[in-house]
Formats: sequence, C-alpha cells, structure tokens
Amino acid sequence: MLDQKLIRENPTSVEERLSLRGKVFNISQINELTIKKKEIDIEICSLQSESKKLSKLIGKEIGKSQNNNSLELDNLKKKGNEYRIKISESEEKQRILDKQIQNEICNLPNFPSNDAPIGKDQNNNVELKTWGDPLIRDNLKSHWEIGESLNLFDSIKSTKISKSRFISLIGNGAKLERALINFMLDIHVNNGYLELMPPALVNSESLTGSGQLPKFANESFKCSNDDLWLSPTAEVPITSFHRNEIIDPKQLPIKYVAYSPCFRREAGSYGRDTKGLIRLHQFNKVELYWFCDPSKSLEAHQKITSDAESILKKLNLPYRLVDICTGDLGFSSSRTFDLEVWLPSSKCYREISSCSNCLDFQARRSSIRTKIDKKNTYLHTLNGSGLAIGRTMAAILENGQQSNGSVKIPDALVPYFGSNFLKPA
RNA sequence: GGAGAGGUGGCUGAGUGGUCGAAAGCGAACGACUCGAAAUCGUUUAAUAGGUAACUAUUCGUGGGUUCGAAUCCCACCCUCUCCGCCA
Repeated sequence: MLDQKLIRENPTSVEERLSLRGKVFNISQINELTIKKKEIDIEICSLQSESKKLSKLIGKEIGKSQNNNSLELDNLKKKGNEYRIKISESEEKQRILDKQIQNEICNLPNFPSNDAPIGKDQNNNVELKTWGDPLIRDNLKSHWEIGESLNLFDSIKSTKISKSRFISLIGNGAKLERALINFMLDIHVNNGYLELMPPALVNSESLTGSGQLPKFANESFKCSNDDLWLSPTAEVPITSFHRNEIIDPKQLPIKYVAYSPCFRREAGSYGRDTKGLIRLHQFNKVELYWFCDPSKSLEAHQKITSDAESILKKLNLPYRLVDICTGDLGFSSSRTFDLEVWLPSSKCYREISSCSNCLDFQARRSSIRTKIDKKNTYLHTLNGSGLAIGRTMAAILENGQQSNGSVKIPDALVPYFGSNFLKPA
C-alpha cells in the first residue's frame, strides 16, 4: 500500500512514478473521494465534540439535582438525540467512502525503484551477469523425459488424483525433492536465517497484507467453507507472522527461511509449460525473507539475492541474474532481481528465484513497524526464493544428464541424496 | 463438536452506565544522589487520524445495537484457557 498522504499531497508525482509500470494510473478519483471523506470527517469530529460536551453536562446536571425528570434535562437529552442521528448518518456516508478509497488504494501497486531499468515487459529486462557454462548439445532430453525414464514422477496418475498440473514424486524423485529441501534449509540456517514452518492455509487479511488481495483473488485457491486460502508462497504467512507489530530495532534485521508447499491457480497460463515440473498448481519452495531497517534495504536486497545465488553455485547450475524492468515488476515489488537457471532442453534460462525489495509497501499493508528516533516507522520487507524446489530438480535432471541415461547428482547434494548418480532401474 | 471461564496500554492487573484513555505494579526513558554502578527519590512513558501548534476525534478482541452518555448493558462473530468427546 502506498502512503495515503503522498497520494493526497502529490498526486502528479505518484501518477508519474506508477506510470513507469507501463500503465496509466488515475489517482484523481481517489483524491476526489478523499476530499469528500475529509469534509465528512471534520463534520463528524465537531458533532462528536459537541455531543460529548453535552453528555458531560447532562451527567453533571443529574448529579446535582434529585429529580432526574426535569423539563430542562429532557430538552438536553432531545438535543443529544439529534446529535446522535446526525452523527450516525454522516458515519454511514463516511463508511461507504472509506471502503471505496481503501479498495482503490489497495489496488495500486508499489512504486518501481529509480534504479530499476525502465521498460514495458519482460523483453526489456536487463541481464546483469551469467554464471557457469550453459550446456549446449544435440539430442538433450527434457527433464520430463528423464523423469519418466527414471520413474521419478508421474503426472498422468496425478491427474486422476487431482487434475492437470499436479504431480506425484516417486522413489528417487521424492527422495531428491526431500534432499533439496534439506540441503537448502541447512545452508540458509548456517548463513544466519531462522527456520520457520508456517501454516499452509492463510486468511484474507494475510493475503491482503502481502499484496495478493484484493487484486489477484483469481490466482489463489480458496476454501469454500472458511475464510482461508491455500498459500501461494511462504512470503504470505511470513509477512503476517509479524503483522500489527512494532519490532524493536535492536532485533533487526530478522531473517527467516521457510520451506513450504505453494499453491497457485495459474489462471491464464493454459497451454504453457504443460509438461514436467515447471508450472504446477502445487510446488515446494524454500523462501528467504527479511524484515529490515528502512535505511538498509538496498544492501539487504543484494545480500538476499546472493544468498539465493549461493545455492545455484553450490549445485553447479549455470544461471543468469536479471534486473526486472519497471513494466515487469510484481505488484508489491519496487525492484526485483530474478535468478534464471539454464534449461538445456529448451535452450533458455528459466526463472528459479525472484528476489524483491518491497520497501514499506507490505509493511504498511500489514502494519509492521519499528522505532526510529523514537518514532514508529514502517520497516522494509524483502523476499526471495532460495530456491523453487521443482525447478531446481528440473535443472539438475537436465544439466546432469549423461549419455548413458543416468543423471549426475551435484557433489554438494550427494551427502543429502546418498548417491552420485540417478540410474535407470 | 458439547459445557464453562475469559479477552483492558510494552507486560501484570483494577475498573459493571457519567471528567475513564483508563488505578496500581512491573518494565523503559530522563533527572537527582554517586568517582561509577546498584539501591533510593523525582519526572516522564499507548496508538491512529487531522492540525505548524495549542488542540480535537477515534481506539479497552472485531462488528453491530441500546442510551444524551458504553471498557461497563444487549446481539453476532473471532480468539484464548479449562473440562468432556473425537482425532494424527
């Protein structure tokens, strides 16, 4: 959520900064509503003030006189009643306006950072660096072909259980998934992160707090009997872990690493990535998350990105670092670095981690503050995948494939997986 | 799921219709004393919105209602605790 004061006092600059996202945002409507609401606020405030004075007067009068039914008192009460009616009428108007305003403001995305490359869509993203040598060879198999031949997972059977875009991991496939989760968690915990295992179901307030609601209700699964949703990312429960808190600045930065299953409806992605582990309704992810002092979030952003990168390096997977352009930024993010892993079968880099600095956008929505110079100030939140497990497995299968049909397990993962190769039965 | 108890400031906890935004204690901050510290004494110490400020309003789990006036009464919901049932 953007600062309401800023929207009110500097609408032109707000519109300009938002327009970097490549869309037109109209703030004037919000401000018209805000002006109307403010007039009513002032009216209510003075009515309440009068009514309060009157009530106190009545209290005193009753205390003084024995007969509580004097004509004077009745008149005073009548007057009070008039106040009450007026106030409740105005409050009704105020409530409606406030709801409209809140809804409009909650639908505004974060400001893109001035450092982010300006651009319209993903074609304008900027490659910052590459690491490792991409495997390029003819006759390379896709990870789903490898997975099928090694009997690591089954999507057909999973369609029977659920529907398309679900997968069951089998035998070594399941073991590899487990190994990757443990491997990543251990590294991040050793690196100063506190491990968190949050609930997988989250309420609407949590989704609103991190920016998924109200705008993206279509992208999450909802439980029909409760105000609960299947969490699309651990970013949601971690943000709300500290919702409505004022955090002691001495505790900052607070760094969490969380393994969680993630559920996404993938509405509008029909026909894309229908095979394999790339785009599923349910996938596992190890997420990194920082709550930090507002003055230190730029540094933190570099750090969280390099923490995610360290996993790819340890697994010896070729990747590149991409600076997401203003038009391609996620709703809550001001700046995002994507890590994209090399997938030889499709001869391209695919997103495996997205590291975002949300500044105070989520903190304001979730009311998470810290004390700076004795003043309560919204802190900054950052999140980054460290990494998406399914896509990591796909990358390992494709990059580690051998001509004899087996797959080489990255050395760092061997202690977790228990052997050097995945071999055909 | 059934029965009961309860949700008050950073924390503990009083307050059952009228200067109550809320006693007291703890904690914290500042000052005095001290070479320094502890102890002691004094002062201060909730948030949000509007305003340069004085100030005004709102907030006692949440949302409604009664009343001139609600932390206090009524209704609904949420949450916590205890007992019972069920269950991994």
